[in-house]
Amino acid sequence: MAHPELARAVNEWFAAHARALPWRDPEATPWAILVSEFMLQQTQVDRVLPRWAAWIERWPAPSALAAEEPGEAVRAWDRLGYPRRALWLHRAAVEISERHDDAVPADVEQLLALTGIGPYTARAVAVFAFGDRHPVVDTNTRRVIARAVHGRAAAGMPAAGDLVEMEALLPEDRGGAAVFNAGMMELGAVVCTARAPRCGDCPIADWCEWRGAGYPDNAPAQRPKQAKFAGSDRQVRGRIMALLRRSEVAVPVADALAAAADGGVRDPRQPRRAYDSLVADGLVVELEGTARLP
DNA sequence: TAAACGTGGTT
DNA sequence: TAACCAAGTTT
Repeated sequence: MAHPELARAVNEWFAAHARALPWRDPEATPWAILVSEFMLQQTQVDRVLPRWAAWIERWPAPSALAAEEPGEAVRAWDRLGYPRRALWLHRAAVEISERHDDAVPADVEQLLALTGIGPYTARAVAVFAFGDRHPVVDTNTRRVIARAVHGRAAAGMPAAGDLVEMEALLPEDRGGAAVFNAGMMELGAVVCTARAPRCGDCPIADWCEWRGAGYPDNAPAQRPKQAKFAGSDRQVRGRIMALLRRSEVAVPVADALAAAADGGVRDPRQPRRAYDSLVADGLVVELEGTARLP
């Protein structure tokens, strides 16, 4: 391990300062942890908390969710965004109940085989739900490593090497490794933030290369800028989904297209394009001139 | 491999 | 206020 002092400092800080998030409760089941990881993909903790609690209350096991229509998952997803995740989580629940006897698998390869689970989520579940020793790398971890280890203001594009780097920093023991994974994420989320890092509260400030170098403005070539949301197909899709979530019955397709245009569009073909893409994604089902959740 | 994918909080 | 950013995955 490259920096034993660094790992010890992160773990001590985490033990003292970690937020008491419900999915970190020792009583949290692997399924509850898996659900939290799905919801937290690209979505902030504060917005997830109430949806997660309601979800676990209603569907305490994968089989409970699998027994419902996928549309119920989309409805319960509410406005968390990226509603395909709700569909994928439902599909994963079906797969777990059918292939794994309703028990979330602990093996990374088996987790990766589930719908909607990629390199981050598979390892997060294996580590946080089962205590196994793997590197867990998310956007927070990548930023902390970029700054503290490489002296860069920001992380570059995600790369396979990120896992190797984190592995090299991981404590040998499973427990210490799990805490370190969580601690690095927490550090990036609440202290080593993207915009205004709170270095005065940072447990590894003394080892931070970026701080040591005087905070150079040396961020690597950045990811392409996020497209403007206003006027986007994403926004138009969102309008259709909002209508269908609140409708207990199927709505005329014409109404869905009208809702898509409500508020203005940049391109007159947008409502149709957005609607068709939702059907293609399986988020909308059309039957006899009406549209509804799947 | 790059583009597509929601929604809301923060600066 | 507009731009940035967020516990990523899929095709």
